[in-house]
Amino acid sequence: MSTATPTGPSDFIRDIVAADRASGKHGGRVVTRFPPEPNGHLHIGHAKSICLNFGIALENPGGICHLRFDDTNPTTEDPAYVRAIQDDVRWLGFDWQGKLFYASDYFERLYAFAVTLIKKGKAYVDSLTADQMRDYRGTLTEPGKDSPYRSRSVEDNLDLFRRMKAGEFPDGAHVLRAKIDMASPNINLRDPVLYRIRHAAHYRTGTAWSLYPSYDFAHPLSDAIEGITHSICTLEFQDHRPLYDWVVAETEHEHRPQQIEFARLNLTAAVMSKRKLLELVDRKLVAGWDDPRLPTIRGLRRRGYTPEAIRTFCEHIGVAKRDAVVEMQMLEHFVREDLNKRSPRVMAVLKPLKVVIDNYPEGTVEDLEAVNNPEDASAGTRTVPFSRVLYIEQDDFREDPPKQFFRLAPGREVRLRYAYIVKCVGVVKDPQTGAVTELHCTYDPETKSGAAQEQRKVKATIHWVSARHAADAEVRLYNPLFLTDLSKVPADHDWTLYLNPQSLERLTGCKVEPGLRQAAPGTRVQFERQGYFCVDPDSSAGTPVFNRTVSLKDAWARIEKTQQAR
RNA sequence: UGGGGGAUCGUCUAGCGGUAGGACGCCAGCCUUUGGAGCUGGCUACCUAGGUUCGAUUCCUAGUCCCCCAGCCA
Repeated sequence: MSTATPTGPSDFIRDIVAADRASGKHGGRVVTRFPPEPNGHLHIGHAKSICLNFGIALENPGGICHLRFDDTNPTTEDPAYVRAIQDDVRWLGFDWQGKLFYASDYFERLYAFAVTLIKKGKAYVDSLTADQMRDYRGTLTEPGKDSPYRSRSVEDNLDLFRRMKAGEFPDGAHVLRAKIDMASPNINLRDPVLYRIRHAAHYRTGTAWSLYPSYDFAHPLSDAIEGITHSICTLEFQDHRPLYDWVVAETEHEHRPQQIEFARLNLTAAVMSKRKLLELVDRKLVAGWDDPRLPTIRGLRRRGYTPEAIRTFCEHIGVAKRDAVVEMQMLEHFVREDLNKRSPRVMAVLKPLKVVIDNYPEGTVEDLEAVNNPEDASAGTRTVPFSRVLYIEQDDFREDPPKQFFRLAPGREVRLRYAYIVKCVGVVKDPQTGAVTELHCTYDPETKSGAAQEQRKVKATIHWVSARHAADAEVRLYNPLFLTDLSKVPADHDWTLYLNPQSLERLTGCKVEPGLRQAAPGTRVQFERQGYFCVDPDSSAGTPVFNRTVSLKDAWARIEKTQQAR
């Protein structure tokens, strides 16, 4: 008897956690944290971190992951982001089990730790201007030099720091610095700023404080206070680790969290920079943070992505330390995989072409049985009305069909899904433009779908909608937001110039099965042969709006492409 | 030219001294009342040069290339 050993995700961080648990480090506890700053919305890159931190907590008995808002910069943060972030984390399927924290809750204790450092002679008030401080810091290759204020007495430092807190000085007049080593080859150790004066109202603490701790001070201490065992962050903080450890050690915390860094997620054809995302939204270059073209959690959600698909994706991209750019196809693959299993199929015509079945009796309507999901028998069946006048997809007809085009053409036959085999017997064109405006077909009554005697094979089956019964709909197709990989755009170029004017294609006058007329926002369906779609909140009574989450794989498109390449 | 990281199929990622595995992608075929899904087969990789070793992607040495750091952002 072989019991299947459930092999969850594995990576170097989980290896470290497992080893620590085995050795009894941290008393065998596993406490992680996801520490967003509430100055923007979460995106797919954060999802990677969320899946990692909450995932590790879930995988280890007694493990827990805290949600902590790293809110130490009052000028950029907003409570609306706090709410949205919680909502997004929950939507992704994770639970912080009541362990919701704010760095701002620790301001009082952080201040006390700073005083301790001053008393130990490990921190001092500096009164250099920002420019001067930069000069004193040295360069990458040259050591910095001590600030003239570095040798202030403990008493003076204590007094000045107290008065900074009391709001006696304007912004920028003084800062509190760690006294480490101005000649350190690691620039982060050249007396980093611990506190800066900011006469700004904080969204949670109001005007109680006129000085705020920096990340380098607040973060390690927040971790230590909360008993975090594994503080997982991205690569750019590697250089800060010695400082992180210094802060925890010098404030004499018995508990020492361990910082571990991994490579952040990069995705082809996706803007992941918080700054750029904000700018796109602020300048109204997109519809908002939940614009379906954005890789934000809210954008993906509105687009129709499922949390399961995002989590599966995060599991499959792995966790490592090398810089990497994951192809968007990978994300798309996992949504398709998930949606294929769960989406009800439905017929929808995006670009309608009228078809009259000449030999079908006028006024007759047949209710045909259609399978809701061939991947899931329990999804059952539904009924779709068939009548003499239909709409089919313009792309499913070619007057002059190229090689390997199996769909409708003059004299050719196709099956109408769940209905009959029809033959194209006439083409009506606009006398002015020559465009095909209507098709005439005949149907073979012997070929009704599912009929026992029905054996005939045709090369293609196409979808359709009965003209009389169809509901009108708007369909939004999405293409890459940018024409080029933004990482290749020079910093001095206006990156917004590379926006793809075709990133959103709005199709109106689309025809969908009548059953979709009142579909609720958030409803996900597969439009047969086309893709997965999700009902948008913009839908109005009677006319739903659909977002294309992702197209189905299109073998014909590929054939056509290689044909054209020849 | 300082410090910190990193280099394995086209793209992610495993491998921890016994000669490279998985996923995405791509190609071919089967199947199919979605040119979907599914199934089968195939494709391509250890940055370079030395060394240690019976044997190196794994260890050593020397290079090369890439990323991050000079915010009172995080």
